[in-house]
Amino acid sequence: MGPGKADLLGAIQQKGSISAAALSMGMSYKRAWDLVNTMNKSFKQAVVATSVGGGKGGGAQVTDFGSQVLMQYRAIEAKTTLAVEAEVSDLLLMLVTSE
Amino acid sequence: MGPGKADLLGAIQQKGSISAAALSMGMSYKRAWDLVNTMNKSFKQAVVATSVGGGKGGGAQVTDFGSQVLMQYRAIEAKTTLAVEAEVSDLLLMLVTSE
DNA sequence: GCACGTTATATTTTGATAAATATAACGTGC
DNA sequence: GCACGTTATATTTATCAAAATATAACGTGC
Repeated sequence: MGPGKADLLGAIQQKGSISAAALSMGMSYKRAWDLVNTMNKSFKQAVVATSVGGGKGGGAQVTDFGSQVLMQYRAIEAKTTLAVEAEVSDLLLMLVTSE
Repeated sequence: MGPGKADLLGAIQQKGSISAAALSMGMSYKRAWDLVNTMNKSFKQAVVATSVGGGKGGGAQVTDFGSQVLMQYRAIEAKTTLAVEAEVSDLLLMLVTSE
């Protein structure tokens, strides 16, 4: 689980489909689907529920469990950023400025 | 900068040469040298100083600046681990147990 | 039953990264 | 001046990840 998968989950929440989420992120549908598939297999419960066919062709929703995963990830992200803000900026100052 | 480069810096501190450090980490000399080269170019000052030839054939030392970089990295690592210990373990519990 | 938009899957192509191999250059000690 | 162990660099090969392309399957609405 990294920023990419987390952002994808967020986009699926917004868009209601894997393909629309992928498009909005400039990512191929295949790649997005692979990431979703990996997550669904990696976690104990599915993080995204999909449906095929129907009036709108189908769609995808982030499950309640998936929302919990995403919130937990965001919480970790926020807490780490906050915890080492000063140290990271010190380290960045040691890098050449063009990066 | 990630765990790989940090560990390599530590190994160079211990061994006094890139080749010995690489060997001890099961890494090719070329790969280790490339990583060192990348770091030396990425940071404002060299993190590893090398010498060619001589009685022992040459060697490599982590500079004072490199030691500071490594310490800063380790400090960030330790602080983040500590800060989100509980949250991360909650997230890991959501993964399938085989991973 | 046909069209539509989506999920699902397979196959091929490309690109980037790592590994493997080879060789040059260096400087001290003998 | 030759041997040694190391740094430094180039070249080829292999491996893996990503992208691109194609196609099947699905279910509702018309």
